[in-house]
Amino acid sequence: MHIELNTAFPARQKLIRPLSNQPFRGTVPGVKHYTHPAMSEVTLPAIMQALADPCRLAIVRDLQQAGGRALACNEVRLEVSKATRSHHFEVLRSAGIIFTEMEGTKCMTSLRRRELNKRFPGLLKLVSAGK
Amino acid sequence: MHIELNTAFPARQKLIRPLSNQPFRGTVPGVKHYTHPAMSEVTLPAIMQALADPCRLAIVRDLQQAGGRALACNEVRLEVSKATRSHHFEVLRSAGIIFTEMEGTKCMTSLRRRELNKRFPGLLKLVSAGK
DNA sequence: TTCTTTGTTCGATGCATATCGAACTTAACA
DNA sequence: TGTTAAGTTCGATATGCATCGAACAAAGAA
Repeated sequence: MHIELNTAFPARQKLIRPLSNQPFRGTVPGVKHYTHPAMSEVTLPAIMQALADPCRLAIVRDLQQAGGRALACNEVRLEVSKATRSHHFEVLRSAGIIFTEMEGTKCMTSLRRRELNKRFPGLLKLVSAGK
Repeated sequence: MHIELNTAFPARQKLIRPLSNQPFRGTVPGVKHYTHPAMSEVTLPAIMQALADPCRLAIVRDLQQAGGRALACNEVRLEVSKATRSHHFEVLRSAGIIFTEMEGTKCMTSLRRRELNKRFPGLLKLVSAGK
């Protein structure tokens, strides 16, 4: 018996796709404006994958507890290095879960709560309730 | 400045942990009884990770559409090899999402719907609705 | 102006995991 | 008694990704 392989089936997508090819080094706060996907482009598998990590789940929960107030990356209690922390925020951002904006040297991030509730009703509730 | 590294923080867990060390080769249908985690041990990150794959999401959706009826692995429309298919079912099983039982040479699987709805309310709805 | 704070990016490392073909086993069927 | 159907396991391969230290950049404070 012969099995036809994956053609029509949706392929796994890379979690983080580079948004620009500019050979940047270091931050450009105040200059760099973060890129956020349109919520219509956000897929459930990408959301799931972004939330499959305990660190990132913790970030989202902290943001939920902040109740709409934007937090600096720093304010989130996370016991990993700066680089790793930055990575996790980037993942959440490119998955469409958080919104980030520079303010001075800080980057303030908040949940895209309203949009998420519209596109994936029950998702945020699941996150906050899930033990 | 010095950063304290990950001690108290919940570590990433391996997705599939071997359930036995027996050097088996091949299936033992009718003899092998699949091992399923207690729902109380199931964690949200593990669930999320299991559902982060398009194949597995498709499996869960097919099971949802079957409306409680158990399906043979074969009956799920999946364009991957037997081995890969088996792998994905194992991931879903060890994540606590599906229940599998041998019947002759077939393994019949169903969603652990009631338990899931109790422990993670809204999860299955999210899966079926999410585009 | 110099130092500190904040966060990104790079390159490296090591582990996780998606995928396959092949070998295998049992149950059911011819 | 073969033969087929169904599904698992192994070993290999390639890729994904979490993690870190170091180098970097800009804004703000000293």
